[in-house]
Amino acid sequence: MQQDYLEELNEIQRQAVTTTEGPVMMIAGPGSGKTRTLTYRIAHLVATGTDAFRVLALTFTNKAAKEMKERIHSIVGSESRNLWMGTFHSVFSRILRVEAENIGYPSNFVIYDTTDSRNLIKTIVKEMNLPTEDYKPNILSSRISLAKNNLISPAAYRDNPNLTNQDEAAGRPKMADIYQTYIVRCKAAGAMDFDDLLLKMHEMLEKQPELRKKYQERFHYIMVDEYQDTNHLQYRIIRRLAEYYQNICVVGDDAQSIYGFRGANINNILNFQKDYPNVQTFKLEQNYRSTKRIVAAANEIIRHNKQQLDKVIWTDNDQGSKITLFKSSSDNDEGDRVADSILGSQLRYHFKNSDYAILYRTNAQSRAFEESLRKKNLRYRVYGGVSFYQRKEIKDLLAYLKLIVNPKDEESLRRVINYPTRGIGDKTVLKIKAIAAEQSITLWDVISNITSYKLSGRIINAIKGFADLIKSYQAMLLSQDAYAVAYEVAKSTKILSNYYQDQTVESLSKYENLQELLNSIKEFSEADVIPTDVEGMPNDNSLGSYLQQIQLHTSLDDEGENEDSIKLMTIHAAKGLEFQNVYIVGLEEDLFPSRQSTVNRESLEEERRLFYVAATRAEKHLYLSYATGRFRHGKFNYTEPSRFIEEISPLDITMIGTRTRSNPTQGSYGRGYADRTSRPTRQARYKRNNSASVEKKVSRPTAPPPDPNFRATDPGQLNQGMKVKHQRFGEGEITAIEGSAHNRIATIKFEDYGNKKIMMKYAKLQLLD
DNA sequence: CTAAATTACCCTAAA
DNA sequence: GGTAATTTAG
Repeated sequence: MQQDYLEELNEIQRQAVTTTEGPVMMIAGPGSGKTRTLTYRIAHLVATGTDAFRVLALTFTNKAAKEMKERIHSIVGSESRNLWMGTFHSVFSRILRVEAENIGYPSNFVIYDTTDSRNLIKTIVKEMNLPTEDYKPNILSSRISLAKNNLISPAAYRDNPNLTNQDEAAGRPKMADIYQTYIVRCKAAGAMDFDDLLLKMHEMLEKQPELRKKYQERFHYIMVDEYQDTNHLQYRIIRRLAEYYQNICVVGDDAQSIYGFRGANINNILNFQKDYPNVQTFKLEQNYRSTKRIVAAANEIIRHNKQQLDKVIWTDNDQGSKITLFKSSSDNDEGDRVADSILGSQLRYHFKNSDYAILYRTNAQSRAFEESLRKKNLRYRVYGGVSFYQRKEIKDLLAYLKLIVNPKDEESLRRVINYPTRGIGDKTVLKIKAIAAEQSITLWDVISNITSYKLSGRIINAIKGFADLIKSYQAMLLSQDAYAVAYEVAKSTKILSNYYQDQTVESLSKYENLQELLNSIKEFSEADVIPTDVEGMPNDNSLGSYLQQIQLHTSLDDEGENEDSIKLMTIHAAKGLEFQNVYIVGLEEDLFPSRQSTVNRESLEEERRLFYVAATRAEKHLYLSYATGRFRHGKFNYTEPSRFIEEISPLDITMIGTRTRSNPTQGSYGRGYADRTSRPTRQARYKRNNSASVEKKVSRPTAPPPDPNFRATDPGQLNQGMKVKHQRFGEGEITAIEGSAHNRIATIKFEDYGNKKIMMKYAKLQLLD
C-alpha cells in the first residue's frame, strides 16, 4: 500500500482528507485538486480500516467515478472494487434492481431514456384525443420531470395553483391527468425513466423503514461530488442516507453550478451549513492548473455575478501568455481559423493533438470544426452529440433485446412489432390495444395468447408469428449468453443483412454501428465476472444487466481516452476536465449566452458560470473566438459578439481580426454550403473514429454481395445529362437540377412517364454508365 | 398494408 | 439541417 499519499497534499487538502467524521463541506475552486483530495479521502478511509462497501461516493459522470476508482485501486489495492461508487443514477439503479420486488417492480425493469418517455407521452396525448399543438411531448416531459424532481405527485400537482395556472394559460389543462397516466403506464411496462431511478429510491427510503435502516446502516461514509449540481430529490435522498451516521462529505463550487436547467438547486450547497450546523468547511482556493492570466480572467468573469459565495481563486503558477481572441466572418471561417491556430501552436510549442480542446455551447457547432480539422489532417474526436445509443438502428435492436428481457415494455414492443414489416399495421395494433385496455392487461398478454381472441385469421397468424419469435429468443436466453441471443436477433430479423445489402453510405454506417453494438455486447457477456464481497451488489453479465448499464451510459464514457486526438465537446461535457490549450468558440449573443438565458438574471448568471467553467479548463493557453455571422437552421445570420468578451480586461487579450484573403462569407454561402450537405457528416465522423476497431474485432456475417452497379444517391455526384434508373419509374435522363443544397430536386425524363421532379436527397437512384 | 416521397416541425445543455 | 409525421402510389 502506498503510504505517502498524505505528503502529496497541501495543508487544507490534508485536513479535508483526515477529517472523516461528521459533516464536511469542501468548497473547491477549479483546478484546486478537488478530485485528488476526494480520491485520497476515500483511499484514506479504506487504508485506515473502513470496509470499502461502507463507502458510498456519488459523482455526475461514470468517467469521474472510474478515474477515481482506478486511483484508489493504486493506493489500497483490490479492496477498492467493493466501493459503492458511480453516478446517482447508476448506483441507485443497482440498488433498485436488488430491491425491485420490494417496491413492486420486476428486477429486470427497463430504463426509459428521454426518447422512450417522450414517445410514451405522445401516445398518451393521442389516446386522450388532445390537440398536439398545445400538448407538446418535450414540454410535457420537462414538466413531469420538474414535478418528479420536486417530489410533487400528480395529486399534489393538481392542487398546486402555481403549476395548474401555468398549464391553463398555456392551453393544457389536462397536464395533471397526463402526468398520472404516464406514471401508471411506466409502472405497467415495468419501466423507470431517469427521474424514477431517483424517485423510487427516495420512496423506498421514506416508505419502508426496514429498507431505510438497511441502507442508512450500510453507508458509514457518504461523499457527493459536484454537490452544486444536485437537485431537490437528490438532496433529500442524500440527507436520508446520511441521517444515521452523519458522515457526509460534499464537494462543490457554487461558481460552477451549470445544471439549473435540469433542476439543480444551487441552494443545496449554499444551505449546507444550515442543514448541518456542526459542519466543518474547507475552502480550496489555490489553483494548480492554470496560468495567472487565466485565473485572473476567470475571477473577472465571475465577479459579474451577484449571487455567489465569497471566494477568489489564486495561483502560484507562471504569468502565462495573453488570451487570444479570434474574430471570424462565418462559422466555416471560424473553423479554419481555429484549425490554423492549432497547427501553428503545435509547430511552436510541440503540443500533442490531445492537448487541445474546442469547447462550444451547442453540439451543432461541431461541424465546422470537424471539416476544417479534417482538411488539415488533424485527428479529432467529437464527444457527446447524438449518442450512439440514440441512433435508430441501435434503438431498434435494443428494443428487441429489451422486449425479450421484459415483454411488458410497451415502448419497445411498439417499436419492433412491425419492424421489419410483418403485416402488423397501425390498425392491427389499435385492435390489440383495445383488447388490452378492455381487460386491463398488457399488450404482451394479448399478443402472447392471440389465438384465444376472435380476430381474423390473417391477423392471428401475423401476431402469432411475432409472439413465437420473441418467445423463441426468450427460450434461447435461458441457455445461451447475451451475445448469442443478440446476434441471433440481428441475424434472423434480417436487420443486419438489410443494411449490408443496401449499399448507401447511411446504411453502411448503420451496419457498422450495429456491429459495434454487437461487439460491445460480446465484450460484456464474455467478461469475467468479478465477484464482490457485498450482498446486493449485482455484478453479472446477463442481458438485463447489460441493458440497464448502457441506458446510464454518459457521453464521456466513449472510448478513445488514450488516443492522440483533438477533443471537441460542449462546455457541459468538459466540466471536471482540463487541457493545455482551450478554444472557447461561438462567443456570440444569442448563442453564448443563449437567447433564452438572457430573459432573467438567474439564467444569465448560470450562463456566465458556464463561461467560467470553460475558461478554467485551460492550463496554458486560452483562446476565445466569435464570428460575425453563421449558419443556423439552414440560414445565414449576422451576429454580435458575446457580452462575456467585454467582461475580461482588454489588457489580457490579443485580438486577431478577420482575414482579408478569399471572401469568406460568400464562400461559405455558396460553395461551402453545398459542400457540407453533400458530405455524410455524422456517419462519416463515427465511421472515421470507429471503423478500424469494428473491422478488427468482429468478422462479418455472410451477406449477399452488393450490386456492383448500385451507387449511393449522393446529390453531389449527380449531374445534368446523366442516365439514372429509378426504383419505380425506370430509366431516365437528368435534364435539370434545381433547388438549394438542402432540397435538391432533379428533373428526370423517364421513358414511360415523361418528366418527373425527384427530390434527390431521398430518392433511390441507380447510376447507369 | 408497404414503401417512397413530401411536408412539418424542431432548435441549449444531459443521466 | 435533421428527423418525424403524413401523404401518395402501387
